[in-house]
Amino acid sequence: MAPGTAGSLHRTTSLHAADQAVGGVDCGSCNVRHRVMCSVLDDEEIVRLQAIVREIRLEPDQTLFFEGDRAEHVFNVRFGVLKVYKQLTDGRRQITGFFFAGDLLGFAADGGYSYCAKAITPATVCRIPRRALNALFGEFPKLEEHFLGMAADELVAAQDQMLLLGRKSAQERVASFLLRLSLRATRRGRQKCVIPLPMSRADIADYLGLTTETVSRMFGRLKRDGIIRIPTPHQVALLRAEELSNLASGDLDEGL
Amino acid sequence: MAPGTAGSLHRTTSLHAADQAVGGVDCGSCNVRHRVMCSVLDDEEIVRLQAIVREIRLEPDQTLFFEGDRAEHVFNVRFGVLKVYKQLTDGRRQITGFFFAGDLLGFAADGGYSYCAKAITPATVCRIPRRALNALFGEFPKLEEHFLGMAADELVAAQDQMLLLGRKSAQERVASFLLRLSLRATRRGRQKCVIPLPMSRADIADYLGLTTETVSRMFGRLKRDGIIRIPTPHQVALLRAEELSNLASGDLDEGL
DNA sequence: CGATGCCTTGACCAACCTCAAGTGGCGTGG
DNA sequence: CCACGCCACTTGAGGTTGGTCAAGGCATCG
Repeated sequence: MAPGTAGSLHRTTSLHAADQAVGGVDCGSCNVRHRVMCSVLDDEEIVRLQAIVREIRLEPDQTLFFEGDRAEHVFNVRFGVLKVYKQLTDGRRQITGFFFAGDLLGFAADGGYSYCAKAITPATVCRIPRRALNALFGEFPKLEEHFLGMAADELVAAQDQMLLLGRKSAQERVASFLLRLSLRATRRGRQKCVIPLPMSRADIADYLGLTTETVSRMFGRLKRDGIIRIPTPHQVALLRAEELSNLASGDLDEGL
Repeated sequence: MAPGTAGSLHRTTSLHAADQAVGGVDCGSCNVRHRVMCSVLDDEEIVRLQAIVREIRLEPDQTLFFEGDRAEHVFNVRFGVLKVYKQLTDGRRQITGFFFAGDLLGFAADGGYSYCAKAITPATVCRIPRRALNALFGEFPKLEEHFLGMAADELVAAQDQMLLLGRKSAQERVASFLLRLSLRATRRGRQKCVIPLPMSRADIADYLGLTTETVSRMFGRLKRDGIIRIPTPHQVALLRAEELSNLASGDLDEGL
């Protein structure tokens, strides 16, 4: 039996950040203004969006919403990192994604959120009511189109992750993980090959379907072989990305 | 290292069913008319859809499209069963989904299909050009809304599968698989508890991240314990669904 | 009637998990 | 300033699940 990191199963707290809007926002000056769904709207249109958006601040480990909550909002990450996970009744946990600044979060079928979302670092997110958003879809079709595209992207990522979880070895999983993170970091403007690892080893393990010990061992092996450097537990430098790419066993088309 | 069933890596044939339209269709009399996206359109509207749709027939093992193909169409399954999979360069394979009558197939980001789709049984699918479909979205907003909903549903399913692949034991995977199939079968009108297994053991293994031997052993164990009956290798009767549900370790909310 | 392909079963093995101990950074308090 | 505790991470020893390899049943097909 593959175990997840045990944890509290149900809501351990009534902290329910999704209901604690701090206040309105100024979308025009938003730091992720041009990297998110808002990018398809011009300055006049965005004030319409701004009217329905509220800002939420999260402390590390604070929950944004729980599995099963009525899905009344979607969220756009402005600062910080969140994790999204599902768990089994005995506490085994699977993180299905990490969400960084600019990412959209909270897509759900009508049955409510099918997963739990929690902050890893201090974070700020925009809260957008689904009802109001649906109304905006009618006015700005390109907004809905963009949503569809983002859903498709998430599906592609999910399929990659299924391949990783179903068929890759521990070393391949860790290598793939580091490469993906690096890719995201560079896409987001970072040129250096030192990539931040805001999440804990336990989170990485729960994302890769491994244990913290195995993750740590694989990191150790990569370090020993001179492929990465680990200045601090939350930073990794890719010394030989090519080598890492070989270890990752990329899938057929994308030359990860 | 977790192995996939080895297979031909790249296109072994130029058979490219997506380009071989058989002919037009009569959406009004379609067998899945009221179970698919078309269900949101009335009789007048559906002729607009009908105009852009072509029908494609597939033999077992025939490929509908390959990983990396330009994603110019989406497909609606009318008859039969398809599988969708990704693979690694060394042939390890992960099936990310089985598609039955009424299912929509071929959602993709703009970069082309991220997976390969192949028929398991003789199958018939509707081929819908994305460009023309996008144009229809403008006319029938509810159509696009429906698409968004289906994408969300697929995302939920993908997350369930990640939990299964990352954290469930072999027995739990097989039990969950049988329960899911049973759920789908009953949803689709079948009342009997004998569910058809159109796919091979190798396909099941590649879907569950296991080997054919392990799948076979788990089936054997469930049979030995009187939980299922296996009249033929491609049929399973759930004798004690309650018991099976216990073995499956459902996730927190959905009482699978 | 043999060949082929799929499924099943068994014996063995290794990758990864489990359990346990040890290290190091950081905050607190004396 | 140092002692202490805490927590995350690392490292090691040993066990279990599920993979590997191999053989055997059983149906279909020529």
